[in-house]
Amino acid sequence: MLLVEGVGGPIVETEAYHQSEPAAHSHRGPTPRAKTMFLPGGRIYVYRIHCSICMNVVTGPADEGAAVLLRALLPTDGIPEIQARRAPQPRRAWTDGPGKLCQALGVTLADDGAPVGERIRIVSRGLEVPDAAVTATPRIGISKATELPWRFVVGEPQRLLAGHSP
DNA sequence: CTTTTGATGCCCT
DNA sequence: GGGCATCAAAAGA
Repeated sequence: MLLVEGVGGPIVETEAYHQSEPAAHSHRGPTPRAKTMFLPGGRIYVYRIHCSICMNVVTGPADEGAAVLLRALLPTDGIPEIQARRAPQPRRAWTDGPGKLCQALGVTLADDGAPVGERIRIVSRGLEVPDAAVTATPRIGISKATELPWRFVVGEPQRLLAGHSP
């Protein structure tokens, strides 16, 4: 699960990006915007798109230009903070998109390049997601390399939480 | 419920 | 000046 100052929950939707394919910001090399993607894995890459913010986790060795976009999670921790930041949207729309997720967790451009493990943490709380529960589909919102099935969605995530206590 | 459309900030050409 | 790894409100079914 993803936690920012204790606010967040289990990640249920991601997309992978890599320098070798044209949909990635790193495809054109370490530009000012995408330079964070070329750091060693374990850093956060944050960028602005339209009027929103999106966050990635950089993966692989330095200069690989690979990252995983965090698109959605289940809001389980820090509900009051999330509600305050996402009001007046309905609960199901609090963290079901990459921009919404960042707003709900209080992620800003100041977090670009930050290491995972400090303000932003990714931890296991004993909830294992079986491979069979994850579906791979084409990525959405892009116009290039749409044939790659690099979007990963946890199906029926509420079922996975049943019987699991925080 | 689904589809459409306008707002919006900034990197990149 | 174009083009988005988007969002939310409005309109249609």
